[in-house]
Order: sequence, then C-alpha cells, then structure tokens
Amino acid sequence: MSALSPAQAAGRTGVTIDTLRYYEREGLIGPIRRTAGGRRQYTEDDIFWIGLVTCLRNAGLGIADLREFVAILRSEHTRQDKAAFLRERRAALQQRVAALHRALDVLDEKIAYYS
Amino acid sequence: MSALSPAQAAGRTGVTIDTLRYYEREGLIGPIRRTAGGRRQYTEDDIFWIGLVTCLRNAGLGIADLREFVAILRSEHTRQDKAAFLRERRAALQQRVAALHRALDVLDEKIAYYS
DNA sequence: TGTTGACCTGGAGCGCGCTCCAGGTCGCAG
DNA sequence: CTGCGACCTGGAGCGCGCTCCAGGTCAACA
Repeated sequence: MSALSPAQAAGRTGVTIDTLRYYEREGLIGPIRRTAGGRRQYTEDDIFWIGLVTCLRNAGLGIADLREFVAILRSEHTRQDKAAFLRERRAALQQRVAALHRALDVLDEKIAYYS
Repeated sequence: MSALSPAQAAGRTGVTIDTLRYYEREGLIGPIRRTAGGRRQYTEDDIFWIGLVTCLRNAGLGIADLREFVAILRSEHTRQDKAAFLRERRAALQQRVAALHRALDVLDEKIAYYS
C-alpha cells in the first residue's frame, strides 16, 4: 500500500507541507494516518481529496466554506440535503464567473479603444 | 456641475467612504477634487472610474494590479503598449475563469453523485 | 453665533490564509 | 550507536485589503 511522506504529498499536490498541516488542522483534509512515531502517511485518497480542496480554493472558496463543505459531505445528511448544498455553492461560483465576465468585457472595451 | 459628497459617492458605487479614501491613497482613483475647506467632491467621471475599479476588484485583481493598471493607462506609453498590457491582464482573468470552470465541474460531479 | 453632523487626517486594528520559527523527535545510512 | 535530515508541535509573524478610531475641521441651519 503506497503511503506518501509529507514531502511527497506536497510534491504531488503542489501545496506546501505547512499548508497541508494547516488544512488538516482546519479540518479541510484528513485526519491523516500516522506511523507509530507520529509521522503522517498520505494515501492516494488523501491526495485526491487534497486536489479537490485546492481546486475549490483556486476558485475562490474560503477556508470556512471548505470546512462546511467537508463537514456536510461527511455528515449523515440525506443525499438530497447534500445535493442542495452543493447546488447552492455551485450558484455562488457562477456568480463569480459572471463577475469575471463583466471584468473581461470592461477589459475588451479598453483594448478596443487602444487598438 | 454635479459634485457628489463622499457619502453620495459611496451610495452610488456601493463602496464605503473608508474604502474610497483607501483607494485614493493607493492611487487607484483620483486624486479627487476638493472644496476650499478640503472636502472631497466626486465627479461623474470619478464615479465611473470607481465602478471600473470595483469591477476589476470583484474579478479578483489585487490592489497592486489595479495600481499598475491605472499607472499604465495614465502614462505616456504607446497605444500598443497599453493594449498589450490589457491583453495580458485579460489572459490572466481567463485563467481564473478556467479555474472556476474546473471547480464547477468538480461540483457537478458531486451533485450528480448525490442526485 | 452656536450646534450639529458630515467630513478630515494619521495611524492602529482586524480577519484571512498562509508561512516561518524554535525546540524537540524519528528513523535510516554508515 | 551516531549522525543527520525529514518530520513533529505550538505559536508567532506577515501581507493583503480593508475597517475603525481619536481628535480635529468645516458648513448648513436655527
């Protein structure tokens, strides 16, 4: 069973070791399995989940958002509740996409002006 | 000539008075014209520019980005240079759009799973 | 002219999301 | 067994983007 060291996990995910520990403290990932001596051992599942979290972070979700995200997906809520929550988050992201497109339009207008 | 008080400017733009002053200090807007007594008087042009800045802020550009943006547009650079700079910024925003779409895809997958 | 409230300035404070540090532990290589 | 580097913890520090505050000024109105 492949177990990755913190350094390897960091390499695979593009996230620093400190940030990985921070995410774990904040409940965004893990808890990560430990060796007898207390060193973290990341599994492929952990790596996958970290990728998911960073994807959502890159999209602008905050730490608190992600914590709620993780908490709900892991909870005993019904599938319907989970889906509803996800759809709500999805709508929030689409708002951000809309804001981005407004900014692109502004830029395009300026570009046209200077071209 | 319509001159707006700080409170009116804030109301029109949806930005607080403190933030307006902050943006001015940082060189993102203005300098705003003053009365003999030192009070700010915002013009319609100022309001328009503030809208542009907040649009770009909402899209995720940082204060330093905006400062550079303003500096270049106001500079004596050639039209070509300005257009090139704007296109570069545009590309960066599109990267953000792409990141957002990746997150939307992730969410859609989860939604499908729970539906 | 006096009161009142919006405004002024400089600077401190704050929440977020890391990032770094000190002082100690683990575990492999020699 | 020793050395050494990767890892551990708790906590401090930092850059960003505001936000708030104290102490003072301006201007409209009674």
